[in-house]
Order: sequence, then C-alpha cells, then structure tokens
Amino acid sequence: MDVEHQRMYQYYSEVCKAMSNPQRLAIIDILRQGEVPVGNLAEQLGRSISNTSQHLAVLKSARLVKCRKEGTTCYYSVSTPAIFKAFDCMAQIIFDGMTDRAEHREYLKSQVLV
Amino acid sequence: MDVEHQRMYQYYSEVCKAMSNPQRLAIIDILRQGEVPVGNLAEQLGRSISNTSQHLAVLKSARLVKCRKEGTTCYYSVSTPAIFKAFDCMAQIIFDGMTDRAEHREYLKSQVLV
DNA sequence: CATATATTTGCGATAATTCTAAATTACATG
DNA sequence: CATGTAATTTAGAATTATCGCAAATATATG
Repeated sequence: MDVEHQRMYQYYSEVCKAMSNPQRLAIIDILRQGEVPVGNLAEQLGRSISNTSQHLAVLKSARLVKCRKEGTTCYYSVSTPAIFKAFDCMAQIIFDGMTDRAEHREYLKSQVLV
Repeated sequence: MDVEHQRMYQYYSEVCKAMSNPQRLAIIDILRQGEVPVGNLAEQLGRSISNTSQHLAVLKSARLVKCRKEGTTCYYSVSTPAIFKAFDCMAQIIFDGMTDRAEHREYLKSQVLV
C-alpha cells in the first residue's frame, strides 16, 4: 500500500467518521428536504441550537454540508447528492446483512415512516 | 424524530464507524479481489496478522465481511457488494468536495494506481 | 442599542481507538 | 501424539476522541 493510497483512505475515513453519529445522520436525512435553517433543524431533532450547530460544524469541516446566509439565518444543505447515495448504501448494507425475514419486515416497517 | 428512526440511525452509524478507519478501508479495497486469506491481507497491508485480524473482527461484527474456513486458512470477503458502492460514494463525495482543478488532477492521479 | 440567529469556547466526564506482545485455539500432517 | 501453520483472543497501555452543556461571543437587522 503506497503513500497515495494511504492518504486516500485517510480522506475517506474522515468522511465516514463525520457520518458515524446518529445525530448527524438524522441531520443529513432531514436535509433531503433541501435547504434548512439551523433553528428548524434543531427543532426537528429536538436538540438545542448550540448542539445542532456543533454537529453541523463537524459535517461542514468534512465538507458534507454547506450553508448560505440570509440575514441572521443560516440555511444548510448537503454539498453533494452523493451524500444521500452514501446514506442509502448504508441502508442497503444493513438490509443485506439481515439474515431472516422477520428482520426484513421489521426494517421495512421503519422505512415506511420516512 | 421517533424511536424507530433513532434506532435506524444508530445502525447506520455503526456501519459508518466500522468503515471510518484507513486500515479497514484498505482491507475493503483489497477485498475487491474476492476472497483473500488473512495472511495475504496482512502482507498486502504491511501489518501483522494479529492487527489485521483485529480489524477484520471489527468489520465482521458490523457484518461488513464474512469468512469461509478451509483447513487452517480463513478466506475473507465482503458480505455484500453494497459495501463497494458505499466505498465508491466516499470517493464521489470527496471528488465533489474538491474546489479546484489542481485538486481534481491530483486526486485522479492517485486513482489510476488502483 | 436591543433582538434574533448562530457560532465558538471551555470545560468535564466518559469512552473509544489502535497498536504491540503474549497466550490460546483450531486444524492438518508426519 | 507432537509439531507447525493460521488465526483469534486477551491484556494492557498510551493516546485521543466524543458529546453535551453552559456561557461567552459574533453578526445582521430594525
């Protein structure tokens, strides 16, 4: 494994790490709605604005989200649709990893609510 | 955000966490070759068998890889091709996150070596 | 300036990560 | 059965990360 590759894996791992938190995945999922202000996100998450902002900062430093300022409001959105694709891959991986029909049923039930 | 969703995000985050390590991403990348014995993986990674085995254990507990035993040898492979899809999403996300042409060129150069 | 919206900072507590080295298990074969 | 090969597991140690809260600090607007 050469140095170029190592650096590449390093980058990838940072993206994964940014995504490896339920709260932040929830944020990404909410951002399917499009641009959403921090306060709105916080409300949907049931968390404080401060806390939400901190998670957004993590996502931003991994370049997963971007924000647009309008007045005092910050509208957040994902930086690329590929993030939703990655999200959906996670769903696929978990679905494929399930062993029996009961698990699948249970899982699909939760998906309907999205 | 209801309980069902929280659990779902929890699952997803565990998959992400398993992938959020350069060493393990390297393993996944090597597994594009198909079934690979632990010793062989260790050699390609330039790490000890013990260390490699531990990373494999992490991947296995997240159900990202499976192994088939044949004699004293354990052949590892990914549990679903969706894992490669997720990997490739990471590549896409990073590519999309790059701002200038120089970065893109640099990145593509490293990809040629895969 | 006061208000609304976000961000940042400074903790503190807890828990996770990663590696090495050594012990252990599992299996095949002479 | 003894030995060697392949892999896993355990233990430990050092380092580092995570997460949330509360308070302080921006930033823009009327």
